This record gives sequence, C-alpha cells and structure tokens, in this order.
Amino acid sequence: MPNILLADDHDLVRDTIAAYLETVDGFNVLTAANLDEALERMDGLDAIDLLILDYNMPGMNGLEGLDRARKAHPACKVALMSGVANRDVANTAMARGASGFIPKSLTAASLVNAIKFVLSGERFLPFDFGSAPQEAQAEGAFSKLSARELQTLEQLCIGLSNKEIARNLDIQEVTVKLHVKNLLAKLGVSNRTQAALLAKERHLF
Amino acid sequence: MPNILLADDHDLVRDTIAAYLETVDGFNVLTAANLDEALERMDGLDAIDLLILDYNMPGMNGLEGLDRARKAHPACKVALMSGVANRDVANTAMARGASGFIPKSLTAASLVNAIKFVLSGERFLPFDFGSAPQEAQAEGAFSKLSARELQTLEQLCIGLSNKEIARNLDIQEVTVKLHVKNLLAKLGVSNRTQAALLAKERHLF
DNA sequence: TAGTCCCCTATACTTAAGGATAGGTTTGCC
DNA sequence: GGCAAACCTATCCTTAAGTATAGGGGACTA
Repeated sequence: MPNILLADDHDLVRDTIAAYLETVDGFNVLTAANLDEALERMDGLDAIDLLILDYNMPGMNGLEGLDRARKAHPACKVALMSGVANRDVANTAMARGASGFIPKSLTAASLVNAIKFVLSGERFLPFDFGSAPQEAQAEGAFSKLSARELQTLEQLCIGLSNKEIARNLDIQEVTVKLHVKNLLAKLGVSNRTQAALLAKERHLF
Repeated sequence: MPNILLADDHDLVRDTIAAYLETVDGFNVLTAANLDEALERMDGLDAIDLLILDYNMPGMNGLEGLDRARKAHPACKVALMSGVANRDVANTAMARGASGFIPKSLTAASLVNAIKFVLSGERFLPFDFGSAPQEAQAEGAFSKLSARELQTLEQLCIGLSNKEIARNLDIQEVTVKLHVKNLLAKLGVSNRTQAALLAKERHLF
C-alpha cells in the first residue's frame, strides 16, 4: 500500500482528492496545506513514496518549492499538480527533476493511472493539456524569453522598478532596461504594466 | 435523494468532489465543465435541486453567469464556489440572489453541511474565509476611490498610458496624472503596475 | 576558427511617469 | 451664504521608463 503525501492549500480540493484516492484505489494518503507542512510531515516516521505538490500554494514560489522538496528528500518522487500552469512550466518542472506533472484538467480516473505510472518508476507528463488556440501563440512568445528576461518578467509581476530589479538580480539598471525592452518586444506589448498583466493572465507567476 | 449539478472546468477537482459527495452522502451529482454545458443539462429532464458554479470558469464572466443561471432556472438554488474570490465577491453574489457561497478553503465535511443547509432552504455564507488582515485594508481602500479614480484604475488595468487614458476619458493628461497619483496613495502602492496587479488580484475588473 | 547567442555594460537621448503647488469649476450639504 | 469634496487645468520639476548604438566576454556550435 503506497504512501502518498498530497499538499494543496485548498482544503476542499485536497480532502476530496485524498478521499477519492483512498476509497477508489486504496492508496494511503497523507495531506498538507503548504510546502513547509509537507516537508515537516516527511521528516516524521512515515516513508512517503510520492509527494504531490500544488504549484500555487504557500511556500512554493514557482518551481523553487520543487527544488526544496527534492533536496530535502532526494529518494522521494515528487510530482507537481496545477490548475493553471502551462506547458512551459510543466516542461521546466520535468527538466528540474519532477517525476510527474498533473494538470487539474485531468480526469479523476487518469489521475489514478498517472500516480500508478509514477509509482512504478516512470515519469508522467500528459501530452494534451491547457494551451487554448489563442493562448498558443502568446505562450510560444513566453518560451522565446531568455532566462534573464524571464527573471526580469517575474519581478515586473510584483511591480518592481528597474532599480529594484537591478538590485535583486545584482546587475546594472541599464541591463534591466535592456531585458525589459527585449521582453516587451518578444511579448508584443508596449509597456511593463501590460507585460505584467499578460504574464499574470497566463498564470506564469 | 437530491440532485446536484456541479460545474467546474477543472476535471480533476470536479470529478473528485462529485465522487466524494456521491459516496459519502448519497447525493446524486451531475457535472458540467462550463456554464453553457450546465444550463443545457438543466434543460433536460432532470430536476436539479442545487446548481454549484465555479466562479472562475468559461462562460461565467464574473457574476454575470450567476444572473444567467438564475434567470434561466428561477426555481433552482444556485451556489457559487471559488478558490480565489474574496468577501466582496461573496457578498455581491449573495446580494444578487445566490443561495450560497462556497470557498474552496472549506473542509470537505463542511461542504456537505453547507450543501445540506442550502438544500433545506437556508442560505450559506461562511463567516471566516479569505480576507487576510492585509487584504482587508486594501479592499477598504478601493471603496475610497472616487468615480474618476476608479475609471482611471480600470484603464490602468489594461496597461494604457496616461495619454491614452486622457483620450478615452476626454480629459487632459495632467488630470490623469493627478488621478493616478491620488489612487496610488489611496491604494498604498508605489506605481501603476502595482495598482493594476492589485486590482486584478481583487478581481475588480 | 568563425559565427551566433546570451549576457553585461556604457553613453546618450526622448518620452512617460509621478509629485508639488496653485487656482478654477460645479455639486451638494449644513 | 459658507463649506467641503470632487473634478479639472496649469506650470514646473524630478525621476523612471524606454530606445538606440556600441562594445566586451563567455558559451556553444558548425
């Protein structure tokens, strides 16, 4: 009977998924409401076979939470779950060592299959999720962003000034301006506010 | 055995909640992935006792979807469910005739209670959800905005420049700057991007 | 090795954004 | 009438944002 730890800040979502997994397929499901609680619970006596992390959850901070979980418990499989993240995020997560990516658009039955798949040692990434036709081009635009441009965009999304971003990234303000200018062009928008709104709309950060 | 129609675009969330309600408490649960599908299903032969609508779902368009559902089926109780909406949205929804508001932070057990409560003819609005102390003041801050400041904020939320806003509102650019300056102060933020993000976060526009 | 891409920096510039002060109008309220 | 508040405009100013051009360094590749 495999042990699963499910971390999601929405009590309703978490409890019902946990209940479903327990009743339907006999998994032993533990739960946590945020990343820290999940990591604490894993330090206890229970040997967790699979950790499922909600992408939007206190403590996650994007994919940083994935790294934290994997470092803290290298032996444990870690899967991400998200209702909003796009394929870019999924790919990045897999590249960073996630054992699986579970969009909430998945069927409940498919979820069980995905979990079994991951528990058997395979890695699960569904082919078809998200990416409405209109979003496709815009999402493609995001994938054209370089690493630095993405980091800059992330800071734009909390309304920081060029000066603050420069300090955070430890580069000069001119460089930030360059990144901003380039990412505006790549996203096809005309100012930082539009860029932030677009990224937020696509739930990138 | 009461009939419940649950509409949520996240298959995983919808299916598991539906399965939970069916197994745990013997409700008869139908599902839909968006508002139109939900309304179609209600036109069929099934008499639905309670319609549960996800606030963020294709076709909802804020609280407009609630109105559509209530007009189409005045006899049916309609409850909103949301993982992100705040107390303002909840209050407005109740004022517009919703039979209940279900935050996804609710416990699964509480969900069952809430549903029973609503089915018995009462109206359900939980006292304590969302509204972190920080949010509380910010929400109050929005109510301090004057009419013009609100209109200006609305245009900020699509990333327009002062010049464009001036043209749209048919006033001088200086006046727009004044409105922007005042609304920034009232919202307690330091630039237009933060104002736009804050308003979007609170789902004002 | 040459080419390419990303990253960083510098200088210089134009325009946008934001702030401060002052003064005007209207509306409505006491 | 006096008062307050919202709205509008004007002038002046400082800083931020965005553009343009030029160049150095590292990494990866044909």
